Amino acid sequence: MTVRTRIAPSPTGDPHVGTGYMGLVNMVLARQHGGQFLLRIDDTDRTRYRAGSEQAVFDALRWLGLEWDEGPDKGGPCGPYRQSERTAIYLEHALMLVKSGHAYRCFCTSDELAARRAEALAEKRDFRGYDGRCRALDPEDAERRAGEPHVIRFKCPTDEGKTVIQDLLRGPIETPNAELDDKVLLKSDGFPTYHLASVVDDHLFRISHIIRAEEWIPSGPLHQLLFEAYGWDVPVFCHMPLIRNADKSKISKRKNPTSLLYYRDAGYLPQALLNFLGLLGWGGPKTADGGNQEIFSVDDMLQHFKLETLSLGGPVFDLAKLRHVNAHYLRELQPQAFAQQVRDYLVGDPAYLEALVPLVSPRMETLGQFLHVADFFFSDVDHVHPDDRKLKPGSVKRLVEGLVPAGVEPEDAWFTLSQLSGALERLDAWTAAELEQALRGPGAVALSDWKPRDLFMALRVAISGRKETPGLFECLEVLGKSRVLGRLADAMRVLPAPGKKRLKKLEKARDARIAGAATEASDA
RNA sequence: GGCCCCGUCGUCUAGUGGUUAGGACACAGCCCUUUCAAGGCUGCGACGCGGGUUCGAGUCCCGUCGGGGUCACCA
Repeated sequence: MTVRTRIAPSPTGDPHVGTGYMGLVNMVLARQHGGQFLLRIDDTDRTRYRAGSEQAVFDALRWLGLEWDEGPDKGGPCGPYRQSERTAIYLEHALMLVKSGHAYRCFCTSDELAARRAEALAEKRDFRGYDGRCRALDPEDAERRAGEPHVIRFKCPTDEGKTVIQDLLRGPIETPNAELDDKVLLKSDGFPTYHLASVVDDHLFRISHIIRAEEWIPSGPLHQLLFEAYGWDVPVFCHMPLIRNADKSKISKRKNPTSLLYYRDAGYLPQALLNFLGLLGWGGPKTADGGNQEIFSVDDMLQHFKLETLSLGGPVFDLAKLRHVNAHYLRELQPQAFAQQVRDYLVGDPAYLEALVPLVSPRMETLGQFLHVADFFFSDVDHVHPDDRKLKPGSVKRLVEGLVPAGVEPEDAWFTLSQLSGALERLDAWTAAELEQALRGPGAVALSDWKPRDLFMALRVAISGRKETPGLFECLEVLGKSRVLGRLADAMRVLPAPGKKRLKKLEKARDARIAGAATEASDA
């Protein structure tokens, strides 16, 4: 059997470090066995689709050096590799299951379902997932109504038994069938859900090992059942531990930079990031003194990596360690290569340099002043007050001026910055005019109850570390989304996050502001 | 809450019945040094808890506690 693995990112946002992690492991396993590593784009949710996101995935993976053998941009024998281009295949396969009695048409609407769930909740009845109502429909009636809007659901076993999947790392994982419910396979818009599309594609692409994150374990039984309903061989399942924040929760952009592009733009070397990712769950080749060789290349991994020996505890994404690994690779570079890296990093993108000229040139009298005016376009920002930067890690430090407005609690500033970050994250448009419109517009009311000048100063300081900069919105545009979001996250890390209670209160106040803005709008 | 996954220093990990429980990051001290880094040396620091099994348990079993994930016409 040829080993064929895949990653299947969704183009819904920035390429994620988790995608890089899964990509590394999947690629290494495929290469170790002389097999193929494929890239599939899971874009079946057109409501969350983000233009440009797919290209960003390509860029990020290629930057890391994770090259795929088959994929949307390079084709292959099993194409197309973009799920939105395969809808006819999914429809056909969904119908196959209806015909064989493994699936059925369901005419319940989302609203009806929500109402029934609420009703069940009120009566303290158990109603999770779907109650199976449309199972009772006469198949012939259902066929006659096929023109009406409906979904196709999978018929899960209802007996007292268990469905068990074999996990490469965890052994058998049993789930009582009572826990299963009839999941949607084909949505009313004609697109498949992840479950249908991925099972069908994994089969059609002859994927031998499904290596994916632990969060997929609960849908393992459904996928297993689907493979079986089709009479297909079930691939090897392997659920990798989830990368965690410092507090052990699933890694999130609120608490960590999660975009691969952030690491590229922040000046990390791809081989360093790959090395660091390889450390998670594995640790590197064993050394004679009983330790691990922690600095290793992908070639080293190809030689020594053993998927079966992975450590299952969710590893914390430790930026300090990443920095250490990166520092190692940086120092290893020959002066010429190092200089080239610096050149690429600073001026490798002429468009970036040229874009900031209009912002800085009016503020300069000699070229020697360039870095005084433009430093933050090229350099990380430290949000701690300069006098306190040498203080011990645990000690309370003063922050750079302007990040927290006078009279505002640091926890509340954290919250405002998080709102700001969320709002910017959701923006597709990123020109100065659009940014200004978004941040001054009615939607911005929800961000905080601060005076605009305080809000904009906090944002300015967060992205630049200074109180005086070229125009804020122009700076945001030129810096670009990933740098801005990264710096906002950096700023939030030096601020204390509010506790649960405080957070609830802040959210309530925000919701009140939103509601207030809405009524004001309707009055006018 | 139901179901499921996981549990060695603060963090990443080594360890598969007998080890002074090893290495790395971080942290502290010392050395080197005009400064700051880097580098070298030293130190701090862990088997969540309780029962078994065994001559012997971090390693096996049970329980418990803790953490996490998941419960959508999102992936």
